[in-house]
Amino acid sequence: MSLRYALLALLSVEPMTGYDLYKEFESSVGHVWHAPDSQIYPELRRMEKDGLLEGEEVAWGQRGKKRQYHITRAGTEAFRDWMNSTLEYSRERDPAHLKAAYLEWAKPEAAREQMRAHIRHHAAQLEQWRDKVREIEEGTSPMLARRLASLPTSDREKTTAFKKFTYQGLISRAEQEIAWAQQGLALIDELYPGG
Amino acid sequence: MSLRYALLALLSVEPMTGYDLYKEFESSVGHVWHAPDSQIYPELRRMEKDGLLEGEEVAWGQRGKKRQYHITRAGTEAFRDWMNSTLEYSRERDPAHLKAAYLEWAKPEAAREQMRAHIRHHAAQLEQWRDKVREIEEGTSPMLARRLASLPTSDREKTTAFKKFTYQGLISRAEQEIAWAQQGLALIDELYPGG
DNA sequence: CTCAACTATCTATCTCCATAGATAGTGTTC
DNA sequence: GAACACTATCTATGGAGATAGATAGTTGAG
Repeated sequence: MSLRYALLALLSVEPMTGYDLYKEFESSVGHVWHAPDSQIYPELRRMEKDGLLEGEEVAWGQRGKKRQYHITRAGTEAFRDWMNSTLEYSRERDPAHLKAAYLEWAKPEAAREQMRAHIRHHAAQLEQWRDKVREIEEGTSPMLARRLASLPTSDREKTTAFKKFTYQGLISRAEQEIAWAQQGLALIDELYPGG
Repeated sequence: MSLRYALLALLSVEPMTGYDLYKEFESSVGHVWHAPDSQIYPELRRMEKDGLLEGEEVAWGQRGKKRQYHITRAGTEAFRDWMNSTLEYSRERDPAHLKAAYLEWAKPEAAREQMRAHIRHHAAQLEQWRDKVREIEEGTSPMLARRLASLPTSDREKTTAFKKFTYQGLISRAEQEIAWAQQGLALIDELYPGG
């Protein structure tokens, strides 16, 4: 159900087409939330049916057209309600740690490769998030600039502060995961002294 | 697909019924992997069909019976193959951080409550994982004891070391999440001085 | 002009998972 | 011996998400 709110969050800044939203999920926002277009388009139609959005045909070139959605008052309310409700935390399902718990089954080199993959994955995320923080600090994010422009001055501080806070949390998490996997590599070396 | 390997991991220690496995997922193992019984029973049947397990009717009381599964050679191989392959990391989907990024939409008290819920959730996990580490150190986990008993002495060190390593990673993560949410609470206080 | 890359949207299928509820036997307790 | 909690297994339904592929128009590069 969070996809719906991720979409509302983006549409609260400005009207967008399904493709615009898909692009956002592929790039910047995609590092907090991801969705394929095949999930986005039907969800937008459902949201329109539910009165959260309104779609409008827009000309695109000579013969082309696209459907641009803007958030309705009901959509804004639904998003605000979601923001004011407390999130349910769901059960754990963590393949990386599941595997780590049984690493004695793997060949040492496979175990090391698993740890390196963990590091690579989180290092890539880390880089993305550090970029995001830099963008926020330097004001070079067009999306954030547009959002800020639509807000009264008094609210801009909060908006940037919460964004920075979010990405800093993700940075800490990535750093922690990398440190853990590095300990893993050290442990493997220790347990398999021969190689 | 990880459910299958979580089941193989447990069944590599000793034969179990679907209900035994369900109980494991509800308690200890459930903090790394969770699955409802309605997912476990069909998966066990599929695994038997695929030759990874063999099921056997076992008497239970006078008229009752249950189906106990034991892992086959092919099942052991499949698990070992999985352990020797490198995990694919899937895209992010993180409702807590999605919400955090838009916390300016929430009332201050709702924002605080969200952070407190985050702390509660991870504090509960933290406690579980600290218990697990304690169990490993003191050798009071029956499941681990049985696993160790089935292993040559030379392998026991690795098994306990990787388990401890796994849980310590989860502990660090939980601590990090709690620290982050506490920073969130401080930030909210700072941004909303009135209360 | 043409080709490739991109924009734009849609459908189909499959797995995974959550939720709910049905059924039936066991073991303990009052 | 009735009630209750627990063991044991199963089915149904629906949402979420991954993957793949179809269709069609646009734009820019060579």
